[in-house]
This record gives sequence, structure tokens and C-alpha cells, in this order.
Amino acid sequence: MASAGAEGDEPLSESGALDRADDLEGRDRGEDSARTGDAGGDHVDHRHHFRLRDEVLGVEGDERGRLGDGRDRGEGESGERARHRSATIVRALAGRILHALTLGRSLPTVSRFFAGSDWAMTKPRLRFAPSPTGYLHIGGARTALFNWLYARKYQGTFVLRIEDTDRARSTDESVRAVFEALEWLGLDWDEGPGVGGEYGPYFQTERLEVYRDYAERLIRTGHAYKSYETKEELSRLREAHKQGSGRDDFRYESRWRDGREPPREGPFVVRFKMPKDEQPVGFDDLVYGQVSKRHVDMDDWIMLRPDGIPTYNFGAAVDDLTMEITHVARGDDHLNNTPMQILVFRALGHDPPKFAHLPMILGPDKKKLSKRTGSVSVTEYRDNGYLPHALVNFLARMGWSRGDQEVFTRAELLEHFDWNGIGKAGGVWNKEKLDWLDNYWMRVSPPEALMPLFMGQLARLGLTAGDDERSRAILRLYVERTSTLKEAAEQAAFFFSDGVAIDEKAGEKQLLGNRPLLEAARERFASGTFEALSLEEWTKAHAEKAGVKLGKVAQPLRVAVTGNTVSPPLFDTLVLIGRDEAVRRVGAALEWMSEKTPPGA
RNA sequence: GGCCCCUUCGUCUAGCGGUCAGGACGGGAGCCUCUCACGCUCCAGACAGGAGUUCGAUUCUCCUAGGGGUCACCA
Repeated sequence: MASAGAEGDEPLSESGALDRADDLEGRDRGEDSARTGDAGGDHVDHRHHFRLRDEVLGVEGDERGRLGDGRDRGEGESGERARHRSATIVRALAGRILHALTLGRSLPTVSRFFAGSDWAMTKPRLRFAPSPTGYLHIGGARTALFNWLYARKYQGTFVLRIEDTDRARSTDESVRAVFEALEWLGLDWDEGPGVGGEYGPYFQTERLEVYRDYAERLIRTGHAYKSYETKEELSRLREAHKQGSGRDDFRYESRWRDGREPPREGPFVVRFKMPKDEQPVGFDDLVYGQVSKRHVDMDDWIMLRPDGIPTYNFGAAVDDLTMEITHVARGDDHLNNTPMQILVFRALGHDPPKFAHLPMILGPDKKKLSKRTGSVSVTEYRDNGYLPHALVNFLARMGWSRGDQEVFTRAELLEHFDWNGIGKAGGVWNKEKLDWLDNYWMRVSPPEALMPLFMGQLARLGLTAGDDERSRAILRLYVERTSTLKEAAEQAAFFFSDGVAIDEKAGEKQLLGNRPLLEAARERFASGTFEALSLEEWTKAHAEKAGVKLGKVAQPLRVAVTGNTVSPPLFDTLVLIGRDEAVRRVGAALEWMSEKTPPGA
């Protein structure tokens, strides 16, 4: 593997394989602060992706068979099958050892061999592998959630891996955005940036030598080859094909596939050597069931770029293999990639993990949800005052269901989540339902949990409120009549401001002509007890005296003290505004009226 | 265009051969009521089409149509 420039830093993995001491470093979970902030500063030297885990040998006895998803696990296997399996194991182990020797590196672990075989996966290992090219997308968040749920449900491991191989678009800022969003949603990871782990590093750009090693192996075993055409050459060919045939189905036939021409010097990519037959590559998707794609329908895709950076299919497959991932749950836009990755696993002598492809989240146009059609960034929902659990609840119900249940606590999600509850059809993002759920969770959430968020939203409006009884009482009035805390803050703003702007239309309709009422009210507010019940009594009496319904007097008062025709119940509102401010506002309303109707008009 | 996948009310979905096709969001009507909201009651609203299999198909099979995804040195 000699891409220019990669030559020099060749210190393969020996060094790393020995210093196992730092394996345990940074594994403490629960230190939230540790994993924020420093985007990958701490995964010192986890190069020993070939770690010996002797305890694995003890697996056979008690751990076999009690597994993961329970969907496809047959109880006992026949002696026939077991024997066959042992034979396979011996053969494959021998192969691995031989390999290790020829590579001159540490022995592969036994555990790696067992990974993916259904009787050794004691605990599932799942991963979320975002590419940090922006905010965390709502679809990515759901993928993360489902992986997290499954891992947690079965006491497995949730790994966060950063697929930052798109050097042009990946940024540290995006990495931080991903952390922030996952943390906000409460999706904590056991391995990955900030927490370390035995399978690091967890940034793909720090695993380049791993990909190079595996690419070399594939070349040596005839599963891959170096290809020397340039990018420009390719796009020229592609263009020519399009012009010539008018069709957009260009398939590249590499000149170097069969090594006929002697490889020349210069930059090259490594391509996967796709068998040229009609053999289908099939797998049993946990959601979609049997899926397959034929060899001929795939081409010699590029695994490694000239600079040694892997393309998605290769990087993901190698990482899932070396990180011993047991279940890969991701968007169904990857359905087409899966056979290619399976081929990598097989070429490397391993069983692939199980796959669960999640139906996509669609926009109102039924296409892939995009920025155009609404908010797609998780942090945007946070900023818009949604509760993290409301989003989690909603995301969980997007594509997954359990009978008629709509509302799920986190514990219920953990208890009931499973792949077989996932449907196959994509779903349209339904903001109204999210709003309804957010309102629901606001109403059942303890006020002390809501207050900080509420105050934060008020602060965004330039208003300050303390976490006191009054603020809480105000919040209580709004949790049941708004769908987000942002909305609550906006609507409650008049409680926290000095004076209030009277809405033109509201004022004209409700205030004008009610001068006597407002004057009487000002007097009453200033003198009597300022308490909801007695205020209501006074108002009712006033209405009765005037021979009108309560609404006739309540509305003008409402407009006077809140500026608008809509507010929480008037008397509660008055009390919370407070006597002095209420008196002032009624006074201001009277002034407003005077300006509208100059004396003499 | 090739390949892969999908198809129940507007939307999210339940259904896993026999149901008046259920629920939720949203919509409509009403009750409650000082406005708004909550809550409650009620209403409208779906098995894409066509062949099979079957005593019987929303459910199983095939075809058609429609939709989506993917075909990069993006992930």
C-alpha cells in the first residue's frame, strides 16, 4: 500500500499491540463532562485493534445461545451442525494465524472470529456512525436512538464512531454538534470519542493504517487490486459514455483488474474485485427480510483512495468488523451498500453482522427529509423549546410501533423496543404530532425540570425571570396551552415586561367605549383584596349591575392588562401580574383610549 | 435508464385468512366556559389496480401502476 506520502509513517501495529495499559483508560462512563468538548483529544493510542481477550474462551459454556434479539435463535443446534462448525472454526483460525504470521503482526483475537457467529455473541455491540458534516440530522438521531435502545435493552455496548473520511466537509465543529445533540437526547455512548474504549480509535481518519492493512490482505488474497486511472480519466469516460449512449449507466471496466498490464508507478486506488457472475449476495435483514443483489449488478468499487482514505463501504465494513459490531442499524438508503460490505466481510473470512435497515423519514413531498421542508437539525428543536424526551418519543414512533401506544416513557421504550416493531415504509415527518407530544410531556413533567428551560426561553426574548413561585405559577398556566416552552415563553412574555403594548384591533374592539368600566376596575384593583376569587366576585357583580354577561367585562379588562384578547384565565392572570402593575396597565390602557379618541371626537 | 426497496384514513400507524378494518395527530360539530387551551362526546376519512391460491383475502403469490432509494476517489 504505497500511496505517496503514506510510505513514511509505516509503523504498523506492533507498537500499539503491546501497550495495552491504556485500554482501560477513559472507560468510566457517567463522566459527562469528560466526553463533551474535546473532540477526540483523548484517544491516545488505541491502535491495538487486535487485542487479546482471553475471557472470550470462556464463552462457550454458559454464554452460548442466550442472545440478543431472540428472533432467529433456534435453541440447541444439532450435533451435525456443531461438528461442522468446529471444523470451520479450526480452519478459519488456522487461516488467521497464518495470516498474522505473514503480516508479521500480533495474533488476531479469537473473539474476533466469534463475532457475528450466533452462538458467541454474548452481548450485542451496536454503533452509530455519523459523518460530521453539519448538524445532527433528525434521521441520524433516530438511527442513533434505535441503536442505543437495542444496545441498552440487552445490556450491550453502544459505540459512537465518527466517519470523518470526507476531509472536505468534515469539521470539528460538526463533531461537537453531534456530541451536543446526542447528549441532549440522552443517548450516551459506551465507547467512542470522549470515553475511549478497547476498539479505538473511533475517528476513521485515525484508523488509516487499519484500512491499509485490510486492503493489502484483500489484494494479496485476490479480492482486490490496484487501479491506476485518474479521477479525471474516469469522469471523461463517464461523460463519453453518457454522450454516446444517452444513458446514465456507466460502469467502469478497469484495465488493471486482471493484472494484464504491468502496474505502473504512480497514485492508485484499490478496487474491490467483484466476481463476474450472477451469484446473488443475500442477507436476512431484520426489518426487510430477505434482500439480495447480484454480483453483476455491482462493479469494482473503490475501497481506498490514493491518499489511503477509505470510501464509505470499505471503511464501514472494516470498522464494523474490527470493532466487533453485531448489529448494524442504519437508514434504508444503505440497503444497496450492504451486499458490498458483506462481500468485504466474507473476503476477509468473517460472517457479517446482522443488519436492520430503517425506513427513511420523509418530507411532506415524500422525498428524503431535507432542510427545505422544515427543521431537520436536532439542536434546532432544542432551541425551539422542545423537550428532549418528546423528540425521543416521537422519533421512536416514526417507523416503529407497538400496537396503539403513542406515549412512551424511556423505560417503556427500553422495555418494548425491538426490530420487529419496525415497519418497512418510509414515514412523513409530522410536526403537528410532535407538537402534541411535546405538549403532553410538558404537562406531565415536573415543574422543576421545566423551569430552567422556560427561563432560558424567556432569556432569549430578553426577559429575566427567577425560579420562584410566581414564575412557576405562570409556567403552570402555559404548559397546558402551548406546545413548546418557546411558545410558552413568548405567550407569557407580558407577565415579565414592564407595561404592555396593546394590540390595535383588540384595543379598538374591547377598550373603546368602556372607559367607565376601566376606571372602576382601576379603583377596585388599587384598593380591595387582590386575590382571584374576590376579583372575580367584583367583576361578576359589575357585570350583573350593568346587565351584561361576564365576558363583556372580562374581555376589556383582559385587553387592558395583557394587551390582547387571549390569555390564561383572567383572575389568575391578574394576581400574577400583581396589583401595582395591574393598576399601571389599566391606567396605560385609559391613556391609550384617550389617544384614540381625542376629546371632542 | 440499470439495480434495490416500498404501497391501510391527509399524516403516523394497528392488523399477521373470517374484524362494522382499530387507535393517534390533524380537521369538523358540540359540551364545558371570562378569551385561549385542557378535558369530554360525536362526525368525516384508508386497504393503489388486476389476476390468481382459498369456502373466504387488507392479510399469501404473480403482474401492472405509483413512490422512494442507489448507481461518486459523499457518507
